Amino acid sequence: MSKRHESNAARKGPKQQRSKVTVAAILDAAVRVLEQESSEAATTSRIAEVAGVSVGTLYQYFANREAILDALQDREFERATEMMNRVLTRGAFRSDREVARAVIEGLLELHSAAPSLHRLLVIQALSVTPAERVQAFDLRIIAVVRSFLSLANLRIRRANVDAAAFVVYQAVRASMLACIVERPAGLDSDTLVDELTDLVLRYLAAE
Amino acid sequence: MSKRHESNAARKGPKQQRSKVTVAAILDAAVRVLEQESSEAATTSRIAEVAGVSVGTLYQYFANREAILDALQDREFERATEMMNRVLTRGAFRSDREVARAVIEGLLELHSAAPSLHRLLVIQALSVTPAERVQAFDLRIIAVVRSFLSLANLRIRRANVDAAAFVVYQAVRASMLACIVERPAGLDSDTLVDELTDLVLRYLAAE
Amino acid sequence: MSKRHESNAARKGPKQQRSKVTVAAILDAAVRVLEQESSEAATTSRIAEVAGVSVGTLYQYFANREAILDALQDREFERATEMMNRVLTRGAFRSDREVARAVIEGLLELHSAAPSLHRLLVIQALSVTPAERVQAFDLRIIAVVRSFLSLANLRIRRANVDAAAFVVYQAVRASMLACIVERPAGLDSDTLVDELTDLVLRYLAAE
Amino acid sequence: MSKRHESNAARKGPKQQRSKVTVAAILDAAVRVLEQESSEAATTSRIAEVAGVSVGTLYQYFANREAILDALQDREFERATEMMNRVLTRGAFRSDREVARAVIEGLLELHSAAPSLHRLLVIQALSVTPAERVQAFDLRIIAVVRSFLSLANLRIRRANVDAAAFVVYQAVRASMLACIVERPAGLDSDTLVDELTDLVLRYLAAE
DNA sequence: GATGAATGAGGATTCATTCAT
DNA sequence: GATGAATGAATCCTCATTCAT
Repeated sequence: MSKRHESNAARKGPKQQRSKVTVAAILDAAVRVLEQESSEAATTSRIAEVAGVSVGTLYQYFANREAILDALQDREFERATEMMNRVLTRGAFRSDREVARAVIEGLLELHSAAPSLHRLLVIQALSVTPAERVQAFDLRIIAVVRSFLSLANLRIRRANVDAAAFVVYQAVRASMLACIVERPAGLDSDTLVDELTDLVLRYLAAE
Repeated sequence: MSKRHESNAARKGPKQQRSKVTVAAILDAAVRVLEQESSEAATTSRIAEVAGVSVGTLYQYFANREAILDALQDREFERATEMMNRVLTRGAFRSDREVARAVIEGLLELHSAAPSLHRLLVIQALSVTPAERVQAFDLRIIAVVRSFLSLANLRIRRANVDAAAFVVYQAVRASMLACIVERPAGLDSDTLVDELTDLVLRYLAAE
Repeated sequence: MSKRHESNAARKGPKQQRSKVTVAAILDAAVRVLEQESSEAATTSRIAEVAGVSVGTLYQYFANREAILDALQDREFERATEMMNRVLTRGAFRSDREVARAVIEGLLELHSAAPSLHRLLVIQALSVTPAERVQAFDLRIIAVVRSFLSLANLRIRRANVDAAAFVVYQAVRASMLACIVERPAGLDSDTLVDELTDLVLRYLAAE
Repeated sequence: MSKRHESNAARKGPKQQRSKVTVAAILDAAVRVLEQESSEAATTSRIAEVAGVSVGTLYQYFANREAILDALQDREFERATEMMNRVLTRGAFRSDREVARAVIEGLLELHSAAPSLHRLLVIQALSVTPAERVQAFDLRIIAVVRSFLSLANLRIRRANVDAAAFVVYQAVRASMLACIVERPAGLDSDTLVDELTDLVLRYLAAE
């Protein structure tokens, strides 16, 4: 038992300032390795190396390899949330469709900026035994989608909003990732945004 | 993984009866290990053991570990296709909604029968560098969805049918898998089927 | 371990009061971790943490990890000596057997109070390349046993008292530790004390 | 769970003949490394190297590092038993003292032949959480000592033979090991044998 | 004197794949 | 065709120790 870490997010979290910088450096390094090298290259040693710290330091901030991915997931999640708030804030007088489109474009940008990372995050979520983290993540997702829906003033036609939020999230995420990773012929970014916008609106909104 | 040999599907064309039996035994063993033990337990040795053959024999029929997963993907694909044909055949006088629902129920059954397998297949698809196999797979998917759409006599309202087929496929697959694997509170199978049916019809069909 | 620095006991001669307090705090912390957590938990960091000081401070008082164990060995040794003196002081008119029994009971108590510590001390003694410390320790042991023997007024029947002292020490220590650690069926503390008392007297004393 | 091996003795134990040779080669290599290099040098890699096999092969025969030590413990145990039987067989008309002395000499030889090994075996026994293996080992020890006592025709004066056997075992083992490892001044092998013989006889036998 | 973040060598273990029998 | 023993590269993680602040 004492040998297996529980991957409960970050470790000790040394003092403060320095800490944040180092953590960010490690996370950035992880993304850089992932995107510029490969998924298999992303060993703890390589990440530490690219981050300019020793493995030991890496492990001072992250209980294990998985914890790094968890932190990245959180970070991406926050970025997505911020983006959505930004869009909604500026979206005062726009139509539902415009708002939805803007959000989907934002998400696609986030994914496009780090396709390998997002690919790995999906794999990670599928690999881990749920209940723990994944369930909590789902709840957060649903909360965000709900809040988006209400803020966006969309007249939802769904009875079970939670279920709808979950399905929409899965649908959008999977499509984007598959599109970016597989680059299927005839499905460029614009088309994808169009299709997803339409899918979301038709599925969620009362006409 | 990417360093290993190229995954050119199965090695030998199963010419004799024996071959087919062995190949099936290996595939079945893989699924059994996956579902009854775990993802990590599914080593080539363990699969061979459960299949009742030696590792050497396993490698006589599959170029590498990946090829086993590829074969399983194919098999599941065929099962899905058969299921759809079955549904369509019997669906002569039913409404669009009934047909769509039946297909989605069928897919959900296929997934539920082997959740870990399907989880792994998704991971596998995401792990492999595309172009190779995945692209081809996408084309097949699109072809099937197209044929389904036409056979089902759905009045498609989509301009870009290929794009729509791709998106629908991703949406349905991801939602199902996430639902089965994560079992999010308040999203039972029935609800999922309802939601997905609605999503598919609203997205694809002219009203 | 043998690559690290030489274990020249404590680094600084505790000149001030503060020093002694800190040293004691560290030693106590080490024992507490050992007994309440585990042998593997007894890292320098953890010991410092439990002692309420930083690792750096710990290394101000102990040249290295080993030095902590050495100090603990010394402390236990002194406690044993004190105990023996106490027993002998009060033992004026008692029989050889009563005195021997009292000493053995005392030793067993010392061991029972911190089994994991004593276990580790034995391991430590076996791990270290002798000559250094162990030899000196043996001499002290022999001296103590000799002084005990003479003070106890036991009529020794041994020609080679040093050899006998050494053997008796090893025999008693090993039996106690094994008994406490392994708790072999049918060997409770009382039985052990009986047996060891008998062993010591029969081996050492003229009848 | 599936990641931590249970160290239940050896692993699969491939076929037969070859297997035994390889296992022996590994055990011999372990002893050689231990005696000619050092305790820390005895890594699984180094042992495999010296044995002339790959680490992988080593792990095909031993579940983990500990299992190698367990096997060595067993082997030494058997050697000791064989030695005792040999002595007893030839000891028909000799006195108790002669028989006891011969056994102790035999044990000392066994220890002297591989001091570092025996040192490590003691450490190992102390490091492992008992109950499991150690307890079983104790029972075997007691059984052997008992059988020795009865075969040797010693007139035991002990009431609790099991306790006595345990204590004698610990006393002899510890003294020998300490003597060999620490080489305390004035305690050569002959003296040790004399002392231990006397200790055993006086403690165990009626006069 | 105290602090504690950083270091990094080092070890156990796994598992896809091969090839001699 | 089948077998399965052998291979060994590769990865995660620990922890005693240092030294700049």
